[in-house]
Amino acid sequence: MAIQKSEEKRQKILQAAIQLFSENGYSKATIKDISKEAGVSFGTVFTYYETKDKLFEAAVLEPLEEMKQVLLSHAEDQEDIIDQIKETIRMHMMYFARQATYARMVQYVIGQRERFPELFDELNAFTEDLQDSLKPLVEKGQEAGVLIKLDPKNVAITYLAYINGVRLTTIDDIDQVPAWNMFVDHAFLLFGPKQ
Amino acid sequence: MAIQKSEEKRQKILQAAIQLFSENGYSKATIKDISKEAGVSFGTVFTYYETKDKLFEAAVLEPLEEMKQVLLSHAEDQEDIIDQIKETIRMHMMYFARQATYARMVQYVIGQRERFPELFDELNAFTEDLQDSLKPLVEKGQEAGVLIKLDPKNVAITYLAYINGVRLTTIDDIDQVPAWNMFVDHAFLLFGPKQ
Amino acid sequence: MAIQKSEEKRQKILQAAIQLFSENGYSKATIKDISKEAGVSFGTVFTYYETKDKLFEAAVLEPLEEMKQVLLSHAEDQEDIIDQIKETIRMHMMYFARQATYARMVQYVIGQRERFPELFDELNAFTEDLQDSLKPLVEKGQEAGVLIKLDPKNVAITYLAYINGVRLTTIDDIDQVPAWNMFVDHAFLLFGPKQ
Amino acid sequence: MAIQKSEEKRQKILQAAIQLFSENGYSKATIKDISKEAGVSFGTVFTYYETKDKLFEAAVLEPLEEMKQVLLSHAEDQEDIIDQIKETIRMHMMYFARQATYARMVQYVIGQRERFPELFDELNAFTEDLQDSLKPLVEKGQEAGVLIKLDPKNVAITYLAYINGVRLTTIDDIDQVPAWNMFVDHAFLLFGPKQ
DNA sequence: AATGAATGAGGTTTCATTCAT
DNA sequence: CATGAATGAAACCTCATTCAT
Repeated sequence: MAIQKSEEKRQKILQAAIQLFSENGYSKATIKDISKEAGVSFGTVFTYYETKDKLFEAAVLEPLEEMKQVLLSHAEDQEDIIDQIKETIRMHMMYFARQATYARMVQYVIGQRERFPELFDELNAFTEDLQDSLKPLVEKGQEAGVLIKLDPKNVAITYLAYINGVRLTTIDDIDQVPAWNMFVDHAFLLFGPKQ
Repeated sequence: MAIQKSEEKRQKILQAAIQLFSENGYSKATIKDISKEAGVSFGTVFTYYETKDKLFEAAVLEPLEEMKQVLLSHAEDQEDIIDQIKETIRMHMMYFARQATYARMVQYVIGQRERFPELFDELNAFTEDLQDSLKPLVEKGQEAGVLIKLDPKNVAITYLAYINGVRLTTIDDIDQVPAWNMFVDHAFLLFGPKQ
Repeated sequence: MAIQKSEEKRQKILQAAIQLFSENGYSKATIKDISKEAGVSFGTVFTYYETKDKLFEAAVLEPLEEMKQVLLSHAEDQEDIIDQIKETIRMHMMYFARQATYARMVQYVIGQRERFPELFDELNAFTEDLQDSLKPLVEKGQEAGVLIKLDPKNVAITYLAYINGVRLTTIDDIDQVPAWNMFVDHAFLLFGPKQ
Repeated sequence: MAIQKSEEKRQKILQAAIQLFSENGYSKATIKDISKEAGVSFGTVFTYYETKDKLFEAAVLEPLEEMKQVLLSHAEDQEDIIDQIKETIRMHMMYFARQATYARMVQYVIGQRERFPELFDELNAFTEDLQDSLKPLVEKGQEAGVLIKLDPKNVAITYLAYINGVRLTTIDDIDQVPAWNMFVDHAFLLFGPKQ
């Protein structure tokens, strides 16, 4: 089983790493545990990732691209701006529900910004992109008169905080759709709907 | 006097522990670092806390009492229910701003619930108390006709998630009062004010 | 057995290190072996020497001072210059015989100069001092007409090479005095005695 | 043809091994480094040498045959015994200058005789052959009355030590012929020329 | 024959804990 | 009480060796 590093094996290791890093933190998650979880031998981890540090970095940054694609896009096929915002929120929420483990990794890094400054900066840069991407939605809603006047930037900031808080405080259960619906509805309040 | 002196030293160690545990996590924060930060010798830490585990536990649980007192109380001297809710939010926010370091400890434990199950349970029990404590405020507002009808439990849950999210995603700067005001105003949206 | 690092223990570790480094080389000599040889626990080695590198450095440099004192001094209480040179050679030889183990460390470093450049430079600087220290002896002998005319620097260089070669190629046996006498007599030939 | 090709590759690996073993010692010289230096792949080294041990052994023993041929022969075409001895010394010296890297391997093994006992014995046996081969030259010189009376065995021993010492302490520069001439002239002193 | 991915033994180093002073 | 030297378990990482391709 030589000749060529397998992308499949690399992925298994990465997923095991995300799992254990997010559950136990950087130090408690040992390479040995990760290798066992990934179903490979101890040394094989080092065939794919030079050091534990590099593996952690990859566990934070590699899934970030997909996260960006999901979170920076908004629902387009809605006529009503309110529906569009709600649908966008729903997409975000669903991503967090499905990628619960990765979301915890992100929060772990955000929570220890002094320890992982480069990674934190990378994640932080993304939150600013996210704020920018939400701004036009908010403005459109305000222009349409269905949202009260609030600074769009502040709406974005608090909405983002809310999503993170939900992820942090909620016990994972992707199948509890009603709960997710509730979180979507309440998130919408942060956009300042007139009622 | 001897006891007084000792209690002072115990507090220094505890504060240093909270500081370093929250910045670096459990494993990266070494007893040696904590002792240095506390200005005591290495062995002295063990005079006050039997093991590292016990010290961590203390760092999580000892400040919890004060947190409970602040967060479970609501402003009483307001006639208007809206003012009362807003003032309560403000009190919560201020506590989080001032006890930023401890708040991060709490989030660290919540983020790694598999690793610290007993501590997590303790913190989680508190969140349910908090939900219960908020409920009457929400109901009062809804009865007064100034809040739209929402399940008071859900309001509490999402409000709590919001507070945690703010704490997690916001760079510490206790003196930036305007920012805190903004967070208070937006938090109020989650209560469903009619507008 | 705390309170204060013991100089005695430090010496035991250092001697064990010199022993094993010189017999097995840097990599094969493990800290575990060294600690066993020194009669201390594994971790104790690190109480006295931060890293294996530092221990190796100490094993090379700490005994160097004594070596300098012996090798840079020459016999003073001889009237005859020939006797003085011979006595000096004898002193050198005896030092090498007694400090056989350390001498092998020195040769190990000299033999791997690319690997230990700083240590090599330190040792090399010493050989130049040694050349300088021998020069007056040679000149005195030549002026007295008992030595043939040779460049004193070359005499020193070749003499030093000879001593190292003897150390390298000879099986240790400090008690075989006759052998050492022979090596002294032949070393004297390198000074170019008239006969 | 296939065999020819293979032998060439085998030689490249062996030369790379001698180079790296002599610069870095056994443990620090990794198979990977050697393979890179030899311009072959990692696994190919094992095609030609079963284990690292065997490769090291080969690096010590294979060039020994050539060394024997050069060092055990003496210049024959000289009428004068003094010229014959000097020419022999010169031949030895030139071999050491040219095969500097291999000479360091030999010294590495000699310096760690406890670690490589079989190899050491092999090299040591050779030094005894060398002593035997020098004996008649010395005797001839003594009989001719141009060398003082010294035990020929001791002359051989010290001469050999000298050569090794020169090799050990001298920075390589094969082109500095004057230096080599100097070393040859001084080596001759060890044979006890009358002057 | 040549390659390099897979493996795990063994190395250095860190660090919580013990305990003599 | 306070201290820090002593200890060894357990972490990360390297690297010789095996073997499928």
